[in-house]
Parts: sequence; C-alpha cells; structure tokens
Amino acid sequence: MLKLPPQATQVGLAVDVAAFTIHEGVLRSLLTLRGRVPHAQTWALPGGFVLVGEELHEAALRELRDETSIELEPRHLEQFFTFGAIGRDPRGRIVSVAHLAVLPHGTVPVMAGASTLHADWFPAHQPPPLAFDHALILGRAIKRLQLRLEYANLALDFLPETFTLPELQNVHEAILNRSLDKRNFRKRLLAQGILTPSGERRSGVGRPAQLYRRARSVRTGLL
Amino acid sequence: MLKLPPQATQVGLAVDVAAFTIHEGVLRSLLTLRGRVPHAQTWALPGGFVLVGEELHEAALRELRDETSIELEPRHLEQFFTFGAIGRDPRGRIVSVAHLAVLPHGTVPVMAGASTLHADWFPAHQPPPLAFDHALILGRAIKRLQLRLEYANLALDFLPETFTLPELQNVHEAILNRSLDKRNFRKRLLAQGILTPSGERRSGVGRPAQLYRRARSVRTGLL
DNA sequence: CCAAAAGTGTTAAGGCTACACCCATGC
DNA sequence: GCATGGGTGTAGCCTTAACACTTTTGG
Repeated sequence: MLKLPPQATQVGLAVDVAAFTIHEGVLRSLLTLRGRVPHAQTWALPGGFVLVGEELHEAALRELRDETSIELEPRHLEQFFTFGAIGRDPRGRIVSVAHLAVLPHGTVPVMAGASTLHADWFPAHQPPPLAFDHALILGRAIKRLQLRLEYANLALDFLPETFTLPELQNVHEAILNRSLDKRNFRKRLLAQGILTPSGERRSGVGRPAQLYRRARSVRTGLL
Repeated sequence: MLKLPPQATQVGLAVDVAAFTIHEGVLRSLLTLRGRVPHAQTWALPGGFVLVGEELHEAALRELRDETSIELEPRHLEQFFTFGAIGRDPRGRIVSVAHLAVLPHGTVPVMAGASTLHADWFPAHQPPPLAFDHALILGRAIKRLQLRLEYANLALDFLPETFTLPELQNVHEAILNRSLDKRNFRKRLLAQGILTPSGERRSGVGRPAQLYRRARSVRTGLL
C-alpha cells in the first residue's frame, strides 16, 4: 500500500524501553541478556521492531511483556527521544523510539522471555556494559526521569497505593541519587496537596509512620 | 542487508520541521502549500521521508532547504517528539520524527521548492488549517520553544549578531504570546551575564538603544 | 517643544536551604 | 531503657512580581 521513495523503505523502526523500579532503596533498570547476534551475551534494554498495525506505545508494552515475562502494567509510559544515528546498529539503518516506563514497587521477579536468556533488574546509576547505544539511552532516560520528578509527581508511580512519607522520600533520593532534607521534603510535598493521610499507620522497627495515598484528582500519568 | 521481521519493513520513517522566526514582532512558522495528494492545496509543515544514508537532522535540514528554497542555516535544530499514531497519514503507517528549528531574523523571503506550490511564513499562534496532524505537531513545537526559552537562551538565535534589549524582549514576548515587564526583563537578562554591550547604539525614533551581543562562551545551540 | 522609545530602583511576598531535637514504638 | 526510625519549626537568603517616572533623541 505504502508508496515511498525506494531509498526510504530500508529504514527499520524499533522501540526500546528503559523501565525503572525501586528495589531495596535503589533505582533499578530492567535489562535483558541478548540471546542473538548482534551483541549476543550482552545486556540490553528491552526493545524490538514496531509492527505495522501497532502504535508506538503498544510496541513498547509488547516488548516489555515478551522479553521479560513481566506481568504488571507500567504505571507510566512516555516516549522521550528517538535515536537514529547511522551505525548505531550493525544490521543497518535502524531508528529507535526510546520510551521511559515506571513499574510499581514489588515488580521484582522477572524471567527470561522468548528471545532473551535472562532478564533482571540492575542499579540504574551503575549499569553493566550495554549493547548498541543503550548506555546513552539509559542515561538520557534517567535525566528525563529526574526532570519529571519535579513537575509531574512521577514518584507516586513507583509506590503501592498507600505509602509513608519516608518511603516517598526514598524514591526521590534513589532517582536523584542524592539525599534530601527530611523536613524540607515533607513540607514541600504536603504543601502540594497531592497526598491525603489514610488514617492508618505502618508498624515496624521504630515509631510507626503515617500512611498516605494520592489525593483524588491527581493524574495517573500513563502517557 | 537489513533482516527484519516482514511486518516491520512497511513502516515509513519521515521527518517534519516546525521552523520559526520572528517577523514584525510576531512568531511565525514556515509552512508549505502541498502540491500532491494527500492533502493537495493544503498548508503543511516542511517534511518528508528519511533516506537510508541520512541522519535524522540531515533529513530535517534537507527538507527545509528543498521544500522552501530557504538559504540560511537554522541556528537551532532539535528533535522534540516522534508522531506515530496509526491513521495519521492516509498512505499507510508513517512515523514522523518532528523537529524544531529556529531561523534568524531577516530570513523572511521564501519561494516554493520542488514538490510544493508555495512556502510562506504564518503567525505561529494562529496558523491556517494544516494537513495531517500538523496542527498538533506545531502546537507541541510551540510549547517546547517556550520551555527552551527558560533555561536555554534560545531567544538569541532569533536575532542578528547585535541587538537591543527591547528587541530581545520582543522575541520573548512573541514566543510566550504575552507581554513582559521591561524592568524585570532587563534585570533578569543582564544578571545572567550572557550579554555584553557592544558599545554602539542604534538610532531610530526615540532615544537610541544600547546594542548588545552574546557573551563569549554562550553555547550556540545547534542540536 | 513634543512625540517616541529607552532606561532606571524599591518593596513585598513566597520559596528554598540549612539546621537539631523530641516522640512513639518493639524488644 | 534503649535502639530505631518518625515527626516537627524557624531564620536567612534569594528570586519573583508589581509598580511610574526620567532621559535621550529626531522632527
């Protein structure tokens, strides 16, 4: 159906997904161990080619699902940059629309998918060597995540429905990769009015913490 | 060379360019009158298919040059979003990497290019009806431009090498589509230290204005 | 001298940072 | 009672917004 100039048809279109979660207080990114050349036995972001009848974000979700056998839906999915440099893929001209995904807390266990040997979570700020230009893509994804933290309240997407303020602060600290002042953090977050106390408390070691949930009418942020 | 799943080869890759300049105090966007179906006789952003050996930004520059016979190089060129919704182009699945370009002041005269009937500058905030999803693309380009104004100093790219503070303020006002306080504007801009007085003055009606140029070591911003 | 545009300071309010101690619970 | 983590207030600084008159030139 598609009438294009003959040179144009040889450009392949792919998506890659930088998927994040917080585990044990550190920001982690989902990586797959490639089973095929090029870059067999190398860790890479989940990703692959876009199919004809498929929206870009659907392709991103499909790759996430199929390559990692992950069951949960991302809480946030956002396209953030398209990488198209010549030579970024040895197979030829492949342009990749990179996506940023946030998976809720507790999404830790993952298994290998169809075309991958393993899938696992790695510290996002210290990833292993990555295939293609995926180190660049991951770096840009982290920057975007940090930006989004400011004026979307993306941090909530990392947490379960109810959470404590120290937990929320840990999410911010893990993403920004630095520590924050407790009092200033609480002041700022509570002033935004996006949290409502659930009335419950969470017990553990030390003084129990007040539980919060996101206030009504706070956007959920999926694309 | 390219071994892809058979479904993937049918996705066409294009670029579109939202090119801006300031003329007579208003932000204007460069549009082309399409000569071919689909959307013949409709205004559209300059754009077209990416060729195999071509970087994305090269494709954007080529389309800008060929479709509008514009001679000057953009001062700023930046990819800002990739539009890929199914049905956005009646010819089939075409994904477009949208770019934002800034052309310096004085770039006004344009002529038709190869595949277009006309090319001309239109008020960016009130464009004519546009082909495909180009109204959406233009709207997002304007938002990005406004964002960039804040913490890149993109406004300088709209002006010639030397310029007056009121001229610079006009650029900001045209992009933001609202007026700014003169004193606060001057204070803020001068405090940034990105301007140096050239010593010269510009005469016209009223009191002559001090001319400035960009300070040494202010990034030029092309990509 | 008049029109037209350039240039100039102060004040008030809000937001951000730094900083140290008490509180509630489990063991 | 002690260890552990949760919770609280203030003061200084800086940034931002609001606001009106004087200066310099050309005609």
